[in-house]
Amino acid sequence: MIHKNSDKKKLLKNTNAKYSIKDVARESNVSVATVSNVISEKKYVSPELTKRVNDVINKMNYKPSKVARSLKGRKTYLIGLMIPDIINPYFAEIARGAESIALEKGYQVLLCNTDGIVEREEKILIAFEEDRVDGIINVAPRMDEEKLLDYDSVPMVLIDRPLKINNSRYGNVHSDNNMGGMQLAEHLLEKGHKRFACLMVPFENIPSIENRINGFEKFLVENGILNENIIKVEGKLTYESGFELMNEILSMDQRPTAIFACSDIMAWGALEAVKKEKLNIPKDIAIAGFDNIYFSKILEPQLTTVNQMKYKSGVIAMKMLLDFNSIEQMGIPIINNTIILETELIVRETT
Amino acid sequence: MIHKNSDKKKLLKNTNAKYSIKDVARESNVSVATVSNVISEKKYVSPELTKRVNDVINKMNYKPSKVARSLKGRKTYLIGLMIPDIINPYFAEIARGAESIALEKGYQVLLCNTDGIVEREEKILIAFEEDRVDGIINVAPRMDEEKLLDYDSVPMVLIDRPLKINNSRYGNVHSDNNMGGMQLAEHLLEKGHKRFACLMVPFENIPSIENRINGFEKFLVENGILNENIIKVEGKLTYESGFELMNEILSMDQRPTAIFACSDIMAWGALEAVKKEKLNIPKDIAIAGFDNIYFSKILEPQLTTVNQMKYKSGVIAMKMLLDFNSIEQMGIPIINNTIILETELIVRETT
DNA sequence: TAATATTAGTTAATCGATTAACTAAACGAT
DNA sequence: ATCGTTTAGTTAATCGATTAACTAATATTA
Repeated sequence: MIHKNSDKKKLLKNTNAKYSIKDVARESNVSVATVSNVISEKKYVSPELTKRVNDVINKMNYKPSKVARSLKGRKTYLIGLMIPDIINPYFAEIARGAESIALEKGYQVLLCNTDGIVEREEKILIAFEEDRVDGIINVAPRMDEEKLLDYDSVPMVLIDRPLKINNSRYGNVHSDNNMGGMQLAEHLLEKGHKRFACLMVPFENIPSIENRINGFEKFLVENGILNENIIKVEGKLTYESGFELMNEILSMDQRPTAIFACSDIMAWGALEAVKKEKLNIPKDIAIAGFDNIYFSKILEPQLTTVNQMKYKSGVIAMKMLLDFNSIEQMGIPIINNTIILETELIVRETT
Repeated sequence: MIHKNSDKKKLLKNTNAKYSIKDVARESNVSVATVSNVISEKKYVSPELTKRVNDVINKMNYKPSKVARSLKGRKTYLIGLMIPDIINPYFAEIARGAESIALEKGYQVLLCNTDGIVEREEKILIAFEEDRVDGIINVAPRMDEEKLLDYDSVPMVLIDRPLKINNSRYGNVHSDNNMGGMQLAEHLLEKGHKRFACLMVPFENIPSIENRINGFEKFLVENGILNENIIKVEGKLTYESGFELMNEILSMDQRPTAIFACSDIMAWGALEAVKKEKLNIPKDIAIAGFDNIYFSKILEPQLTTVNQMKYKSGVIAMKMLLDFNSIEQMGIPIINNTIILETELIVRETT
């Protein structure tokens, strides 16, 4: 079982030499400029030379260095994608939407997970600057708005971070969270509920969640629900936290009958807590989530939730960076570099 | 709603000029070598000059170009990660495991999704060569083994792709799929089942799945189950396919009572099909999956499955590339650059 | 004091492409 | 035959770092 050192070297070292354009030029008896022209096809090179050069390229298995190209061309064809956690399917869908456009346009994606840790976000943004990425897609950053606005040396599009002070320096893509909250409130009112609870998180730099809660609450209040009948409990955006917060609520005297968990994953934790108590869903307690992640239609009972266009927001963000004009052709209203995507109420079994 | 052209320019252009080491040198009246030495701290520079240079760096917001560094240093600190689909939580966990080590060692990850399309895999590997990535982690590639072995100019670690012809040129990390299949077979036999079905996919270049099915089948046969009582149906590794294949099975005359779906996601589709028929799980039909992805403990009824160490396999693969020796310290047996991770049977409610 | 060693910085080559500027040959017009 | 164009290629500068080789000033030693 002992690892042999020779194996290590074999594994970690390139087995094939990497050739440069000079090697190809020498081997085919032309100048480097000619090799470059053969590859780029920007200038005419006679068929004989073209063939000779291409043969050498194939024989040597020469691959032009993107590093050198980037240096000379001052363009890396790299987009930095900063995201809280790719395991969360909500973010994963955004990432794939973004990547699909990158692929189409010949760009590659540098992926960094932040876990919502501000110090890591700062390091990543600096690293992206050093990488000379051509653009950054910054998903739900948690750093202060003021600090965020400092990193303006690279084109950046924010997803899920509506700014307090609208600033068109960055692109902005997010759902109409306020509307989503209202849609849910309306639905639960129609179902006859009178007492509500929000499973939420501290708003600290998460305006997307702040807005959905505000929309929810405002709609209820405007429709005659007293504030004392809208309980709010704070935890984290996790399954476990949803479970705990729900237990807290279940132990209350005047128990609410309708629960708005501000993410699907939290909602599942809440569902689990309710099931443990052998209560009926939705008769005893109705639960709704937010996001409509892929698994919310699989879970039993299927979760009522508010859909966010996840994949599409990734697509739009990447298009803002790489192909701004095509966004107009999608027929999406865009003001001040900001795009607000519609939410949709998805009524299923839990309400 | 009309997008103004000026906005576009503002969004897509860097607002700040990017400075080079020459600019810093000029501005602080020293040579570029001195600036480089101040930054790298490899050579002594007097405190006065150090301060002068650092002040200029901060004032200019100078960030050294990693592109230029990579060119000169012939090292990019980039690892290419090729993965079928990051939305699949199974792969997402692998990716995070890999990224955690990359972060620790000062590397970044280039993410590419293949959707299991061979042509895309080939393009990505070529792109990675041009990128001059320092290593590649290749998760469950679908290209032919022979072709795969051609891309040997960059250190590569395969995850979930046990090779037919063992080749220590690449690192190899995968679960003991055969054992996982056997564990599940043993469990289902103990539960008294006599007729079985496998929801699977064509084995074409997916040896990880081939092995788990083989282990499952072999154990059953060795314990007296006739081959005619092990039905196999083929589809895709999706929820929808699991649903359809299960419907097929439900309509059979001599219906099997125990189902092995070769991934958790397929198993959920199967569960849904069984629920639709108002059959009892696990009394009428038992279902088991494979992978133990995060959501399999959330789904109701909770899925019996075989755990794979997803995060850890990402960690190990990245360590093989960046810090081979540390793997020994983890106490993991490694033969021929191959690491086989143990599986674990997770018995829950569906069996 | 003269010879030598050390220190603290600079100069210039280099990594591997792209491309403007140049050259030599072939061609055409007068 | 002479001059101007066009064509097809080459030469050399450049991108922005790193670093070996060098230099000038200072310190050490005999």
